[in-house]
Amino acid sequence: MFALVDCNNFYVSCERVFMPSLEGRPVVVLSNNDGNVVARSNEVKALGLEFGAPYHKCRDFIARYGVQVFSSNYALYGDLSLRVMETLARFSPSMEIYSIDEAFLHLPSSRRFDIMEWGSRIRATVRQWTGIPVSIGIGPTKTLAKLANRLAKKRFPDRGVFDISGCTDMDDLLESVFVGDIWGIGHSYSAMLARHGVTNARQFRGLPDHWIKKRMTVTGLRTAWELRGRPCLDLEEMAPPRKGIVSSRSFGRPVESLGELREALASYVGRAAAKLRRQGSAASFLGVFLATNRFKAEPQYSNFTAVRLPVPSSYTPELLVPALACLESIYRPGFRYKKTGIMLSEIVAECDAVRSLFEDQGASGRKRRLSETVDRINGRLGAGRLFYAAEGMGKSWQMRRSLLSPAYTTRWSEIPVVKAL
DNA sequence: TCTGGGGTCCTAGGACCC
DNA sequence: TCTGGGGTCCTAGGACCC
Repeated sequence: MFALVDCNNFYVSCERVFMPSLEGRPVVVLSNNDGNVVARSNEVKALGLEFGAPYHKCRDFIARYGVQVFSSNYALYGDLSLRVMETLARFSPSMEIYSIDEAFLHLPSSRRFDIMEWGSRIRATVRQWTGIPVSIGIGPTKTLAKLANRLAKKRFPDRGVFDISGCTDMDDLLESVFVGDIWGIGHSYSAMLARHGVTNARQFRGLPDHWIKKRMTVTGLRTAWELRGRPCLDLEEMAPPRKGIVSSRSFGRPVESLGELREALASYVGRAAAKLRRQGSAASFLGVFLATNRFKAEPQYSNFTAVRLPVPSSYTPELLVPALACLESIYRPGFRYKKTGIMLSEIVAECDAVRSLFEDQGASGRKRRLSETVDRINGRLGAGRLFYAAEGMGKSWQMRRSLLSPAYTTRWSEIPVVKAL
């Protein structure tokens, strides 16, 4: 049996933890650069505002309904996510952290305990310890647990727990579920299925295997089997190391000069290299891209170039030099750039990385110690405390975050103060 | 003034090998 | 009228997820 625990409107709930006056009021959180609406409270969903709506296109709507708006505050969301996951870990020996706001828990199939009661206890504990409301779906496969979670949110919002394995009228239940709401069936497949008259989960589940495999590959077939109660997806307790790492950001304003692009790229390289080191890997291949704003009616240019590194590396300066060379080779003056970024690939475990025959043993030890020291200091004092001079001091190109809430839990100066009256 | 930032997996088809 | 039978590797593109 699997349980999927999903935080309700996670980013909105995080904002509400330290601002209870937002409870019951319409709230949205924007993507990086205050671009699009990426989280909506139930009140906003009820008003009909779409996920992904560009902020500058829904300002009227927001003003009309008095919606509270926040920039993304990943310091806060990341920390609260950690607290939720630590709490969940107490309820099951095996757990998979699936995303910032979701986790699968494994529960033994021996039904010596009351599943619903177990779910309710998890829900109450997470709420009390972290302030975050969650919903819980339970089922014999991950896909069914996902579905149960949806139903818990939509149909039993007060109880917040739904066990699909206890359902006696599965056919009726699945018939009431839109096929595109099944985990693993996105826009294209649900449109394709609709063309063949398949619009609900019951119809999809009944399709012949060969028909599904031919049109939706083995991934689609696995989804159907999981829906029928045959587990095809295991709990992945250990997150496998990333096979590719991308770091990029849109600029807060158009950037034209190579100097500013170099600074921005240098800071993304620093972040990507730190991610690489955190998972104990080194990259063999490095790519850089550069692009203007495709939404604007002005001269457009975008390009990408990549190089193979002489030896796999996670040492920031060894990535910085080729990255900046790549940037210079694709940079064309006279454009208003919106975004640049770095992609690291062909990632290997550091211990497996092929070394250079001519490597200076002393130097490589110093590089490693320097990286460890920088990472440790930034881990304690906050990301970006120590950085390479190539990143520049001004960073006037940084993304807009005009509606940012405080880092309530991760910055001393912003920790809320409780005053006795 | 103004539209995010990450990831994964699968398949078809071409190039090439014996 | 007729044109073998296996393989591997790589890439581009398409699908999905949060």
